[in-house]
Amino acid sequence: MQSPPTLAAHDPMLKLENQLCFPFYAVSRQLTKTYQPYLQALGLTYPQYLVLLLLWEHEQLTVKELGDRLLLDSGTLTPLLKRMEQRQLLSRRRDPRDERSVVIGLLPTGRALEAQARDIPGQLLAKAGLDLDELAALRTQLTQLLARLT
Amino acid sequence: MQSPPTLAAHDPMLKLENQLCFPFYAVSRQLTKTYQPYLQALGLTYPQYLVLLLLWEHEQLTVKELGDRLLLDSGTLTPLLKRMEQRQLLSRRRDPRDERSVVIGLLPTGRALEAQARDIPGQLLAKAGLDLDELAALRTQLTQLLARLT
DNA sequence: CAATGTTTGATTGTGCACAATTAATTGGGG
DNA sequence: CCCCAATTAATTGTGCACAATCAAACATTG
Repeated sequence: MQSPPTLAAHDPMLKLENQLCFPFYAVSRQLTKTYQPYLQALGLTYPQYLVLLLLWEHEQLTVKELGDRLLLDSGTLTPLLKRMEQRQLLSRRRDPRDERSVVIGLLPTGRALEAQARDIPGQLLAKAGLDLDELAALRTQLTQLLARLT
Repeated sequence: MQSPPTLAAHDPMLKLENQLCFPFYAVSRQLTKTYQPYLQALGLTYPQYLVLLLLWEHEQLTVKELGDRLLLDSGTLTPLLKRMEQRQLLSRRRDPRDERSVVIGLLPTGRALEAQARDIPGQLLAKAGLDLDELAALRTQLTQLLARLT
């Protein structure tokens, strides 16, 4: 009687609203858009911001280490890092002890963005309407799911 | 004493592991990779699969309606739909009653993929290690977050 | 009906994202 | 020492993703 307005029987598992992945896909893109105005003020894209988060903490990392932490491969990172190198945010050089590795180092211009980025996380949490407890709980679930998928 | 191996004081809010967005970003990409072998068997990408999910349910939708439901704009959808049109999965034509609108219609080739896709959601849930209750709870949280962001 | 503003897709340009391939380098094992 | 498998980036090609712009069609108002 109160069936949906479809003409034929339709497998409910194949409805968009019942998909597992779509909410993650949509939330991820919406979150990136939410970051965008803050990052645009720093001239950064979201993946570039992630690279800087790691460099602010570690100062030097190889392309491989960045890829392992961000789950991105060199086909994504190499051109992204070259663009950031052109802006003097970071340096790229071969490791003399292993010429296969490329070491990415934070430059002063990149370090200077750290201060300007300091209040971005807080503003994002406010926009998302999450308090720190909810955030921690959600992050735990997502991290567990991520571990099961990788 | 047990401080991390950083040289200077570092704002913990700017550590990657404490970010809100990164787990969503990473999980979303990992989920897409998890779908990939199943979708590759149908010759589909993940966004193309989402379009078909909607068309399997609704048969006909305008580009605008697809964009509203998937939160994608025409710059993403137009070339994607043209590729699917070339494969005879769907048709694209102007609405005679409003020539601004483009109506996307499911073609038999696209309908035929529905049967082949039927067990994808179940296999994905198994791989993610989620049961239906966990899934429903997670989806509720994500949908609420999405509503707050849009 | 004419002027005006709105809606809708398409186009353009930039930047990810990743599979597949290539190339250089390294570290062993014989 | 030399061959050989493994490691690491870079390259290439395809396909999203989105901002900005444009153009066509429609709706509304006077």
